[in-house]
Amino acid sequence: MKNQLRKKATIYDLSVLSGSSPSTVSAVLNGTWQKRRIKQSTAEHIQGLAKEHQYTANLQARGLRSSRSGLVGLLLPVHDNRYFSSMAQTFEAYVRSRGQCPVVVSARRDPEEERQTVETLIAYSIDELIIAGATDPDGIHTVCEAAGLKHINIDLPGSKVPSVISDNYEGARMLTTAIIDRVSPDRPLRPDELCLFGGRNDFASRERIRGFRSVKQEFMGKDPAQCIQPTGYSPTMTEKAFEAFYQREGKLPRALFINSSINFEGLLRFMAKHPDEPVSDIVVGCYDYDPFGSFMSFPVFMIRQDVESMIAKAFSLLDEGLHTPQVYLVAPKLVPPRTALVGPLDAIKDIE
Amino acid sequence: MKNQLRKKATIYDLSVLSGSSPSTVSAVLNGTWQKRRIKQSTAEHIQGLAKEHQYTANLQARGLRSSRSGLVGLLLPVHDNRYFSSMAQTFEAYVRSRGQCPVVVSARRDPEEERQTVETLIAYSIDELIIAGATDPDGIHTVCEAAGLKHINIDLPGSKVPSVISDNYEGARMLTTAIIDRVSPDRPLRPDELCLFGGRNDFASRERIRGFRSVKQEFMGKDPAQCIQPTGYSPTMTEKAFEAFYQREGKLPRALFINSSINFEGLLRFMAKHPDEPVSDIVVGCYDYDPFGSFMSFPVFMIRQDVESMIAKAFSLLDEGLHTPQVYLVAPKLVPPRTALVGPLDAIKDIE
DNA sequence: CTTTCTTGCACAATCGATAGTGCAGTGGAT
DNA sequence: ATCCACTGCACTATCGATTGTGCAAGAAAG
Repeated sequence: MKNQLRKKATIYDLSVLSGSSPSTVSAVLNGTWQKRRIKQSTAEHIQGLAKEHQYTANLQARGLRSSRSGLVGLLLPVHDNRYFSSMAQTFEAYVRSRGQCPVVVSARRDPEEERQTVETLIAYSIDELIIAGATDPDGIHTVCEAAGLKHINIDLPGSKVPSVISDNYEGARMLTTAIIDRVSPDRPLRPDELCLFGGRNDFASRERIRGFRSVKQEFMGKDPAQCIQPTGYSPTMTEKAFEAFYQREGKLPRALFINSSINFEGLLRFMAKHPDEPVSDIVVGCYDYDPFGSFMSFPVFMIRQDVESMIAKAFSLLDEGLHTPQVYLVAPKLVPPRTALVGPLDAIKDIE
Repeated sequence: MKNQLRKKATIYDLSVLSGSSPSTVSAVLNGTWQKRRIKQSTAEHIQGLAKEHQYTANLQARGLRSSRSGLVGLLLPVHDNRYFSSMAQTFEAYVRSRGQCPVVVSARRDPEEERQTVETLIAYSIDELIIAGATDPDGIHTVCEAAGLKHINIDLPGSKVPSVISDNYEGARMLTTAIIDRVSPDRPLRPDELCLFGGRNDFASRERIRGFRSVKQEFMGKDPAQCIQPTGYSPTMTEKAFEAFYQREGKLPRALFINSSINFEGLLRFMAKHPDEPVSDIVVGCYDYDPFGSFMSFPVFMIRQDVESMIAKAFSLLDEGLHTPQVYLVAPKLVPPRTALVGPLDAIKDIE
């Protein structure tokens, strides 16, 4: 219990205490001592002192010298959504298991904010970056490349580096099929009674819309364009779209394909504003899985994207150092109504 | 378009280009140039060069020298939960607005992981730390204090530094009252029909249980101890508790106080395993708000903790530099069933 | 025409690590 | 006895910033 308070011990402190040079102390404490032919007894002595004085390396100094920080970044659109928060959770576990430090930040789908955020991360010399659901992946790429930062896209593809995304087309087909299957028994669904809400002009939305339309075409032979209502990824915009539809048609569509759980919140807002409007007979399919969303009073099919596989694939591509802008598809899973999946949340320690 | 690729420009590069010394360049670019009496024209010249060469400071170097990093940490139990993810979102916005960089990490309620995580953050010289929902706030305090790191507790109090928490007692009273009010109209609720599930022996749980019991006592005159089922914060444990209750009693309680939305997921799992078990007549109150959780097929009252105020208060306490371990209560709000609140999610940019 | 400020900047030390290089000492081979 | 290889470590430059201090030139004061 010497200098317990205030200042942290440095290799120079330990150098004085041990009678060795700072470089020896450094080598011992960062594991390169065998390569530097330090005697084992010297190493053990220094390690003992380090423990005693609670030495921990100053990672900024190390990072400055080695121009690597041990930080790995994940850029998200938002935290506050189960899809992205489960991604953060999975990412974090993965990065920690590699002995690095995860940094998760959100940039709210604003291209300028995305770029600035990445510049900040670069200024901290992060080692790698996973770019999830970015509005402008290629703009970010430019910034990363200028700094020599390894990066990869996930969720939404870019055209400059590899991208790992879920198979939105097939996912949308599964989801649309499930919706139709669920509805038909009683009175058959008319094409105009199955509508898609949400999404915008990004790759994922386009693919989902394509899958949706292809299934509609196959099953119903018709696929009216006005059944597609892009609203962006905003609950408010989505609510407005539902409201507009409702004002126009006097009711909601019997069957809904909702482009993401964020858009689903728009439906919630609509329902809150129209508490007397019966919704028990509608069928919803929502891209993205949310455990509570799965237990609405009406049937909700959801698509659970395989976040674990996507993260794992992303890291393996980063490790391989591939630069060809290929797109890797990961199959998502259809989740039937009233399903509570286990997730990263279960990693929580709770013995009790 | 000179050295656009690879190496980033440093103050030394700009020093050569501008003909000024590195220290002058540094002063100009970090804003202290007026204090150092640099001529405005010199400053402008250097700023121009900086822009032209896309200079951004190496924040590790700055941090090393000034032993401050510009990083502010938030330690969470988990990301994948709307309460904590909304906290992350709010925190992030707050930190960014102060020109610092947010670092959000989770430690899964494991005291050892909490401590190690904080040590890592300290090794990066983070400037401040907000400790949310930690299992061992005082253990973390020890680590922080030894490093001279400013920190504060949120959500769960510690005994060494100030804590900002929601008023769990009053929140639980509101919630319990709302549950009872909602049920009574038809056939009155018996004391053993209102049970509390979830939580463990932490401050928040104890306060919530205290509030729950006090209202039960007031309204019903009785408050059997077996109506309290602590399960920890784990969906699986909570599911097991519901299962056990169900096996014992043949049904779920008519009215449920659920200690957190994480525990609520345990109820979902129970329901998924018992799809034929009618749940339409139960009434649930859940501490924590989740928009989808609010729209179940049965009425769900929720408590929305005022994350914005808590974060704001936490930062103001950090800024004041208070060290007295006082506890500050923030009033939460009761959210009636089928309510879709706007939240940090709405900060998302989406003009469309 | 000195002395004294003030202006405007340069110098150099420093933060805490990493890594290339060099050098003394030991032991074996010739 | 000489040469050489090998062991074990110390020296030193370096990463890119910040900051206390010093100093020359010009302005103002005497």
